[in-house]
Amino acid sequence: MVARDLIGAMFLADGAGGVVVETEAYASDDPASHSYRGRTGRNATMFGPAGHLYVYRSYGIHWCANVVCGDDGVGAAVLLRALEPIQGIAEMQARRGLADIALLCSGPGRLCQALGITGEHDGVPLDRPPFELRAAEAPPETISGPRVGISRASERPWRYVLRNSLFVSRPRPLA
DNA sequence: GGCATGATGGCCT
DNA sequence: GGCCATCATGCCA
Repeated sequence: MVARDLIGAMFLADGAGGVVVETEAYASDDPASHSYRGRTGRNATMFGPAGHLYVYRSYGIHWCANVVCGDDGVGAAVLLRALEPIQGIAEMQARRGLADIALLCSGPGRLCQALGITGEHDGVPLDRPPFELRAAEAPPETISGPRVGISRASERPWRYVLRNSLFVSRPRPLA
């Protein structure tokens, strides 16, 4: 599953970013997925080719970034929930107005703010500038568990985190 | 055309 | 721990 493969990958936006430590999968037949009720204006990107970025606004305030992983017309994506800051940390701290590294990218909205990702990045490919996505060199130790932050079908164990990472969005996400 | 809701985060008590 | 900001989307009338 792509959600697990993304754990440990290096994700950079314009030179700022780090290692993916938390993801959550959303399938097309998933009641919690934006693609569940079919293709609409907002989620059109989810139905596009894999390897692109799907960005949407949450609660009118925050941005959330997904990696499209289904093929054309499928409507599947993986939400990037947290990164471990590695590169461009000063830039991310400035954008977040926050010094604490552990909180820089520990959540979907925070991650987008730190990397400067907004709705204008919706639909852009991740394999060329300003973005860079590099798979993990060695399979990291991951844990899966129930998803969080949603009101439907949250019991599907499609949330993945890097074991013992201090940079995930919840203190004790999983055992 | 109008209303309810959300894959969140920050600041309050 | 609880409440609130703030708006695009989606569904209903």
